[in-house]
Amino acid sequence: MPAKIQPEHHNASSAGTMPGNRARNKLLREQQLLQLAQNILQQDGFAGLTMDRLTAASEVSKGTIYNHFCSKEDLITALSVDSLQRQLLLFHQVLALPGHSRERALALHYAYYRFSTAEPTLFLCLLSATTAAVVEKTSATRLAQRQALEQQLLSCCEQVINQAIADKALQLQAGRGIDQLTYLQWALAFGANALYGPSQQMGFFQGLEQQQLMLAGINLLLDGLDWTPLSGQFDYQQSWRRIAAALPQTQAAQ
Amino acid sequence: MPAKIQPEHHNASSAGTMPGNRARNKLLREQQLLQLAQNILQQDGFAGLTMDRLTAASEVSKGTIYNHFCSKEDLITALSVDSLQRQLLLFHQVLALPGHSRERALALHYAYYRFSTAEPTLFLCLLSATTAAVVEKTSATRLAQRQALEQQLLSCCEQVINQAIADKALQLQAGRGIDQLTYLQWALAFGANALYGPSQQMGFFQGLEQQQLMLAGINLLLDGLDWTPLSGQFDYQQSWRRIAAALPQTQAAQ
DNA sequence: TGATTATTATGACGATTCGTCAATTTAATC
DNA sequence: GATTAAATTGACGAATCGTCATAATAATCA
Repeated sequence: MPAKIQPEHHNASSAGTMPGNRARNKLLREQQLLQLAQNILQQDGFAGLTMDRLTAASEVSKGTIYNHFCSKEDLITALSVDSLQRQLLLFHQVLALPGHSRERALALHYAYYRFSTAEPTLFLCLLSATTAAVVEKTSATRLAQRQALEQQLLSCCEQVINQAIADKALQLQAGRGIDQLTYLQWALAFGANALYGPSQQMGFFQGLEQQQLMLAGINLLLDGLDWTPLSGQFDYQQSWRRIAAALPQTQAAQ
Repeated sequence: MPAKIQPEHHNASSAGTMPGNRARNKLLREQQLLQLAQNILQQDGFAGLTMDRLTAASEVSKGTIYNHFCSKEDLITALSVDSLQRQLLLFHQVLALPGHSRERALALHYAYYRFSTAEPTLFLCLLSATTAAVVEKTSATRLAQRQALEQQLLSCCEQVINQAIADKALQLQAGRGIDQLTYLQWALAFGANALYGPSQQMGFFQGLEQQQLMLAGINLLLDGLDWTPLSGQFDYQQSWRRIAAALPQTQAAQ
């Protein structure tokens, strides 16, 4: 198959001298459409999300919707981009909190956890958006958007690790890079959230109190890295609660 | 929605006194159909897997196929059951190898890793099969099959932990149960494999050598649990290689 | 302002795929 | 060999995706 390129559906940025009115409206409507799509998704799940249904819910026609999203998959990716933006916002919020480097790492874990539980639907969206079937039918610009956001999220993580090294709270062993540390932590966070989280994935771990467990896992990992202060010397439960309290509370995702 | 129950499509086990010929044939054909479905999946991805296509590839008609799988989603779940069986087989194989308890835990991690890389398509299947959209349209018997297999996999993990406790290689801290240890390890393994693994999920961690990294992560976690011998006192790279060599080699995924 | 051109919106339509079911073939039983 | 039970078939209806000729709207120019 000769890798059919998805049409671009000229977004705001392109043709230079638009009087600006059109472009603004277009962006606005795109936001509205995404919001409608999310409502449908939360109400009736993935199976319920239909282009015709979205058309009915909106005030425009199907053709117009296809002017914004070149396929249903492109819409999914657009939702995932939206999710990543929220996630990044959370990251920035918790990074603005005071605390030493390891507390900030913990804060990122908390933000990730918070997002996955507060917005289980969007978390699922992020997963599906990485599927080959979806990627293949997504426009190049949107894929680029997602990649850029992923990069920014990673930057947040690396920034914390760099701070830890600068503060001498953490020492990199030979052959172990910042990217590896990021990877391991991300894997643990992702796995823990995905396994427990939305739509009772992997139904077998249900009775456990996830927050305590995640904190324990993070502590094991970071203690293993000798990231000071170690969990024996510091009350990270307290930190966790403080971070939780500092974030604008959501209505406890069910 | 009043939770529509999926029809059962009387499998082998049901009505007692069948002359056995029919039932055997039915099971056989089911295996063949699953194999065909896997071929299609590996060749053309999820988008390519169509009931009509499967019909064409097989030598029976669509109606007959729907006699085996009450929906496309039921087929997906059937594939995931198949995957879990293979995974369980791998677990049993590595558990038959010699070694102390921590090496056996490592062996399970290796088996999981091996499966996810050798059969990326099936690994994906396992993921999608946990999706609400799929579960809702899957027959009850097949769901039960999957649950039973999951339970068996968990048993393997718990068995290793129990052995470790019996051998005094590991001591459970207060308030930390075997299920929690299993959960943490599973989360790390799942996350690491899903992030890196099939269909370049989460494309941002590409350049790393996954095996070294996984081993490092596992060691951090198990060292944190004080599971002896600690990674400083034992060459787990050696163990990893030995386990890898002991498994019947697959033709390096892709 | 009125005429011309470029852009955007519309929804009927073709194509694809899922799942069903009345009719038929095949196997089991008497 | 006749009768009954079970399994198979493939044409069909329904749902959904994505397209495109036509219509409406906005921008530009005389």
